Amino acid sequence: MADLDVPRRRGRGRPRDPETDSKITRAAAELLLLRGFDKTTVDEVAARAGVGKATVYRRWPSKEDLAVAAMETLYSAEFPEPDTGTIEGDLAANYRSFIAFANTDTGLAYLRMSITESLRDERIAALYRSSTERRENDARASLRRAIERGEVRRDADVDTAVQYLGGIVTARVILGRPLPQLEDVDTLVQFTLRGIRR
Amino acid sequence: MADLDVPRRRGRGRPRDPETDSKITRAAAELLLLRGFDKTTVDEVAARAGVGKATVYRRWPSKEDLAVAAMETLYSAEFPEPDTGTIEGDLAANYRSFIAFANTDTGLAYLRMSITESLRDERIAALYRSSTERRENDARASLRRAIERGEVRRDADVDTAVQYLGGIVTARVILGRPLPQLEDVDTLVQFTLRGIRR
DNA sequence: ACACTAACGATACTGCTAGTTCCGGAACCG
DNA sequence: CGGTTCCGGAACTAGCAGTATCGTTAGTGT
Repeated sequence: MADLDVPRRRGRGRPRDPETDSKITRAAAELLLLRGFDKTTVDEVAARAGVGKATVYRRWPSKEDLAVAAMETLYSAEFPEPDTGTIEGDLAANYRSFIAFANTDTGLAYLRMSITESLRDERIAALYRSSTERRENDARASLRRAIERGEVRRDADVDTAVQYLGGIVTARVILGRPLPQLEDVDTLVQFTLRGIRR
Repeated sequence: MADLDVPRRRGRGRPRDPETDSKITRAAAELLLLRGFDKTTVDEVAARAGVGKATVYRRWPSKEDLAVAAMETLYSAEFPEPDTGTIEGDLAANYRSFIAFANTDTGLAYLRMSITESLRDERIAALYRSSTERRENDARASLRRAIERGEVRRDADVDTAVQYLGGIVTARVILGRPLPQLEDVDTLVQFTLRGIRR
């Protein structure tokens, strides 16, 4: 989203410091996760990044564009697609990486921030949706493989099963309840599977 | 929360218009549900209520106090505690009234607003928590009766079962996905029960 | 070398939004 | 009536997004 206005004639004048972009997005992300969009000011972001405000606005046309760019850098957390051979193993591996993420300071702040701002800004909502869908797609793929193997009933509602596991985390983040821990993963997965096993 | 500063000597001076309080909280609630806290201005609330801004601030010391008072008036939605004799019946009745609520314009807006602002304001979080807990307590009571009757395993994780059903709605509100409908209730309840039946 | 150009940090400035307070007048009590 | 509180509208104010300017700096191209 940055560099929309690439200069016509490259190579003339002082080049942009290649590290400045990431210094700014990192500072923005930290403040956004800490305080949310409305309570984060561009002045603060610039100060924390150690740059002038003009340097920020040379890269992104508005605070909102900056916020989206900053969230994009966080959003890239990778979840491996597991294929352990059993549906318990796959689902547990998938869920375990999510639970581990949600139990870090950054992960929890990311979820809180995304949930709050999703209802305010459509682009942030799209980012959150797509990070959620990526994770869910892996789980769905595992479930479909399990159906082929005969572990899971053919008429199982795959979408619902997947959303159960994610929904419980979402709901607890909002309510400020303690999140599921790694040692709870197997129990929750078993619980969910019981509904759709053959 | 209003009238913290009740005048020492009542009956002196011009009395407050008894309808003004509710006119203001109603206007505030409408705008809060429509736009959320940050995008709602006290000017708008006063204009919509047909009063001056000073009249608002005579009653609540800050915009945040007003918002809490406005949410309190909405929070009183009642859900009947069902006791149909079977666990399917109880859970379905409980969930059905929640799904019906979530599928109204006001209900959906209430959930969206509560979810967003819960992470911003602890008092609104407390309101949302207590409306959620009231509903969950009913479901938990049903499940405990079912355990006594022998319909449900004694070691069933009652809390988790209850949170599954609520969590799926929460997650879908945030992601902007279509909510479960009344005709989906039985399926979802059956799905959940399969995990904990004897 | 040297002129040219764009980026840089700092700072001041502008325009606007929105929370909060002030004011002159009106309503009500005793 | 006199004192008190309420009322709506207007004024005040702080904060902040976004822009402009300045002296400086790090490159490019000849």
